[in-house]
Amino acid sequence: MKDVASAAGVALKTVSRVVNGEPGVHPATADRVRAAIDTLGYSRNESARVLRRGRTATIGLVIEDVADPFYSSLGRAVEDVSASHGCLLLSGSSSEEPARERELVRTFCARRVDGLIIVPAGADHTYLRPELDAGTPAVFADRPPGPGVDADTVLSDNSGGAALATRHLLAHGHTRIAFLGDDPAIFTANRRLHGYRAALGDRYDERLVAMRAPDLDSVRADLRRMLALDQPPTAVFTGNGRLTVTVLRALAGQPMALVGFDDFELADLLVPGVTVVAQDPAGMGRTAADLLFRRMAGDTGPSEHPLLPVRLIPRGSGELVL
Amino acid sequence: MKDVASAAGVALKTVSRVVNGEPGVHPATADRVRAAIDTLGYSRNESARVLRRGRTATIGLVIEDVADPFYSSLGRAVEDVSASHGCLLLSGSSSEEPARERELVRTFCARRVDGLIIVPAGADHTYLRPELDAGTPAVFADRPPGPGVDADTVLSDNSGGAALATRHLLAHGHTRIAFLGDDPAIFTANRRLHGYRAALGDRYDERLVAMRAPDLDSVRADLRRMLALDQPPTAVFTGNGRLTVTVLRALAGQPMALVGFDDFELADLLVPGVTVVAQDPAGMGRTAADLLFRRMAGDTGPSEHPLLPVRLIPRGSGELVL
DNA sequence: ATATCCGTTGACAACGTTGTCTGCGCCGGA
DNA sequence: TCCGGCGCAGACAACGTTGTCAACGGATAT
Repeated sequence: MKDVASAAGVALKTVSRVVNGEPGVHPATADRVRAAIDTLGYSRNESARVLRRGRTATIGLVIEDVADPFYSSLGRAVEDVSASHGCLLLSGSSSEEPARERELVRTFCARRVDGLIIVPAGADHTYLRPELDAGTPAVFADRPPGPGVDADTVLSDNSGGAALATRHLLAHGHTRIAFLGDDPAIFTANRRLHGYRAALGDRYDERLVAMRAPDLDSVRADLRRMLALDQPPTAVFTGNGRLTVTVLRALAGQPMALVGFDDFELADLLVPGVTVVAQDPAGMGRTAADLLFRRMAGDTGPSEHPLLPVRLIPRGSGELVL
Repeated sequence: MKDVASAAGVALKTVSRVVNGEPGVHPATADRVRAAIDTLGYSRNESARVLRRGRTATIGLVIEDVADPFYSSLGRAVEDVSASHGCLLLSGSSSEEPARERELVRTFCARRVDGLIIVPAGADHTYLRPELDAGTPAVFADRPPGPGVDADTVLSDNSGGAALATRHLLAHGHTRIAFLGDDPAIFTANRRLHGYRAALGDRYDERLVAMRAPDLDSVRADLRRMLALDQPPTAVFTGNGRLTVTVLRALAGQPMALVGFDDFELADLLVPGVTVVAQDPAGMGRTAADLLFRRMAGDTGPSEHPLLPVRLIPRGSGELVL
């Protein structure tokens, strides 16, 4: 910038004015400055600008895995909203590890992001208190923050969706409906179990429930165990997209009524098509980002907790009667 | 930091030393400083640090779409390598628009990223020249930079993979093999066409080739047109994962030998399983990131152009004989 | 006793911007 | 003529760090 200024024969401040499109610069002078900028290949040093102005025009996104289709759709929506506000996105994968989540958030905060969108892996977010108090807004998505932290939270209707799936299977004559969910420590897995259980009422049988991280071998073992019961399940409800796919592999073509939580690419091309309860990951990302930018613009109203609807997409697998 | 210093009764520099774990501070003093840091909730301002030191510990990643499975796997691999070097990742989607790609790169450079990994959308990268000259290393992935720019480039063996797929179909008795590829302006689409054509030799028939952005209606129309020929195709080779899925939908169960470029989730669960030429997106991301970090560490050797192997995964659809 | 060295600490400038304030020349109105 | 105002431009400080260099007291060597 100093070089540009001396090349154009003006003061630093004038270059700054031109670069920022501020008024009060004679057009001829501005042209001279722009010419100097072009020849020198100058580009503003954003770090210095941030230091001086205090805003980074960057938001931080912590998700479970940027390569997971659900979270990457969410991330893309956040990116689009962010771009429309002229902000960049720092993103990181927590890999479902609380320590990594915390580390990412800490790093983002040290870089003074203007806001955070977090899909929490851990259950304790009191470490965020200083940042929140310092005025960095945070929005939680997919899962709520741990106790003691009051922040905007965007959730899907997990419990309602699970009940919907379960009732769908009940309506097709199934009464022995297994539930294969993720680790119950995960909020969404827990809520979905809750919805499943509520829909089943006294038909609930804990022997038909298995909750653990999706893993082909253990899912296979769980299914085998359930199928060996006196009254084996005739239908399965899977608690997330990864589990749905794992169960499909474990079944290896063996016919079984199935409804999965989460839609996935190609669910319609399988035979039979896989009936799912679809969330809207892009909608979740958009909602969270819109909320965050409202907060960043100064909205200090009470924290909001929108609940996103889910919808059942019947494709055949849930309508099987065996 | 000033507050911490006065709270601990030391000078700024001493706080800095403690924060950075520099030697030459009396343990007792360090403890006093750390106590002050805790009570005040101080965290280092990374922008100021960057300004002073000149390194941001951030790399920029420009891909086509963070929500695309291929690119998000690549992104995840880049993130992992990056994290192991203590770097954060700024990422953005170009949406296949050269202007957006350029805008993202420009913004990343203004923020003084330490390095760039780019999946180019445009064909002209001379705009990068100033940054490259200024010492910001860039690695291109999946597609090479435009002419006049010499940079490290990590590519898959597109041509070889396409030939592999085509020969696989030839080996199963097909001679009328259609190719549905993406817009020929895209490097990979072009190379794959090249491999297909080379493998076919004089059996090449341009009426069996259609290259355009994947879109269900136009793919359907292309297929219909080809199937109406005197000698219709008995097999299809699709030029990327998106096209494979689109063709599967367009075929709507109609039997057709098929090999697709790019592996995809559930390819093995479809009936018949979809034979593919698989790239290794994570390997591509890792390779590109490793190369970038070597450059960032000062390696100034001639630019490298590793070619990643692809492999054919037979699953049934390519072995159909009709 | 003097010189030297080491461990510890601090003063200061610099990184590249931008906000504030001041200065200059010119015009129009009193 | 004088003054206020306006359009344009520049000087300067500040943002929060870190690298450089100097200073201090005490111990050791000469």
